[in-house]
Amino acid sequence: MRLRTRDARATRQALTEAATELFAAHGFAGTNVDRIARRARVNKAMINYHFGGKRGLYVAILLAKMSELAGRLQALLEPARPADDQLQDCIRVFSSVLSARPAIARIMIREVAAGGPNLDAEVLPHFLKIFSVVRGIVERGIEQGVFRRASPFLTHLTLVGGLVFFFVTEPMRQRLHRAGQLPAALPSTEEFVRHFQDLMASGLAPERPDSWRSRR
Amino acid sequence: MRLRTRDARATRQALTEAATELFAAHGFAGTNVDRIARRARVNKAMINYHFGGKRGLYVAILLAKMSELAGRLQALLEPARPADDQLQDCIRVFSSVLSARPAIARIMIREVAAGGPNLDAEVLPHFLKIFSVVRGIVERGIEQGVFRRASPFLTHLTLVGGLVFFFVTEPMRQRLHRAGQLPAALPSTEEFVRHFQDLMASGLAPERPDSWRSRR
DNA sequence: GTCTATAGGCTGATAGAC
DNA sequence: GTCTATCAGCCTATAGAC
Repeated sequence: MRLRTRDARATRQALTEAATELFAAHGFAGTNVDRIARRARVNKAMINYHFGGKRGLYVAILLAKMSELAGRLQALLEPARPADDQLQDCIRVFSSVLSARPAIARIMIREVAAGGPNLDAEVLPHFLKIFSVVRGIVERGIEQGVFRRASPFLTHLTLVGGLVFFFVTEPMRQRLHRAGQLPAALPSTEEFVRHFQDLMASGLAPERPDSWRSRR
Repeated sequence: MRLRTRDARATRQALTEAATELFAAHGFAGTNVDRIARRARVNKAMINYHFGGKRGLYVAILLAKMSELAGRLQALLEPARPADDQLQDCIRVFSSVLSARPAIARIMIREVAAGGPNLDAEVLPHFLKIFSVVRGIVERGIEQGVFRRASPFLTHLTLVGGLVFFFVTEPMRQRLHRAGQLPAALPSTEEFVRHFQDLMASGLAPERPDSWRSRR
C-alpha cells in the first residue's frame, strides 16, 4: 500500500519531467501523449488517470513551475536591502531558476505568445507576483535615489524579456555551436548574468550629474 | 491569362497573411490547414498547389519576414554615423518592423524555442545578418569611445531579447488589459521604444569617470 | 494503480473534374 | 488555377481486465 503510493508519485514525476521537455521543444499541440509516456517509461493511460488528460498535465506543469519561480523571487524582498542590490539578486535568482530548467522559459514564452489561453485563475497570480516583485524593487530604488525615474512596468518587461530570451534561445545557440555555425563564442550562463546585471544597473542608474551631451 | 496570374498572386498573399496570424497564435502544429484556407477565403488545396503543403507555406513566411527584417536593419549601417545614434536607429527600425506585424516576433520565438528545426540554409543567414548588424554597431561604438567594453554577442542577445519579448507579449497584455487584470497602464509602442533606447544607451555608456562606489 | 485494446474524431494531402 | 470529395494515418481518451 505504501509502495503503491510511492509508485504513483514516481509515475507523476516521470510524466511531468518528460512532458516538460517535450512541451518546451515542440509545444502543446506538437507533443503527443504517446511520446510523453514512452519517454517517461510509463503507460500512456496514466496521463489521464493522474492528470485528467494531456491538457491537465500541461497546466499542472505550468502551475508548478510558475509558483516555484514566483516564490523564490518573492523571498528576495523579505530582507530590507538597497534596491540596487535586490535588482542584482533578482537577476541572479531568476537566471538560476531558468538555468536549472531551461524548458520552463520555453514553455512560458509559447504560452504567452498564444495569448495565455491556459493561464487560468490559478496560474495568473504567479505572473502578477513576479511583476510586483520587480515593480517593488524599481519603485523603492527610485525612492532611495539609486535608480532614475523609469517605468516599473517597462523595466519589468525588459528585465524579464532579456532573461527569458537568453534561456529560450539557448538550445538553438548550442545547436548552431555544435554545427560550427555560431559566429561568436558560446556564452556561459554566468557571463550572461554578469553582462545583464551590469547593463540593467547602469541602465537604471540616476542621470549623470556631470555635463553630458543631450543629443536626441 | 493575365487575370489568372493576378489571382494566383492574391491567393498566395491571402494564404500567407492568414497563416501568419494563425501560426503566431497557435504554432505550426496547432494550426490546421482548414482554418488557414477558411480565413484566407481560399480553397485549402491551394496550399499544396502554391506552397507544396503546410510546411512549405510556413517556411515561405519565415523566409519572407526574416529577409525583410534583416534587410531593413542592414540598411542602417550604410551611412557612416556615430554608433550610439545607429543603436537608437536599430531599436527604432526593429520595433517598427515588429510593430507593423507582431505576428513575426511570435513565430520566430516559437521557432527558436523549438531549436530552429525549420531554419535551413536559406533562412539562417538572415539571422546571422541581424547579429552582424548589432555586432558592428557595438564594436564601432567601443572604438569610438561612446560605448563601454561590452560583449557584442551578449549585447545582441539582450537587445533582440528585449525587443522581441515586448512584441511577443503584446497580445497577452492587451487581453489582460481588456479583462481588467493588468496591474499597470498599457504601455504604447512609442513609450517602450523610448524606454528601451534610454536603457540601452545608458547601459552601454562608458563607465562614469567620477567617483562611484565599487560595490559588487 | 497499471495495462491493453480500441473507439472515434481530426488532419494533411491528393486525385480528378472543370 | 481552382474546387470537391475522399482517403489513409494519427491522435486523445476510455472501457474494462488485472
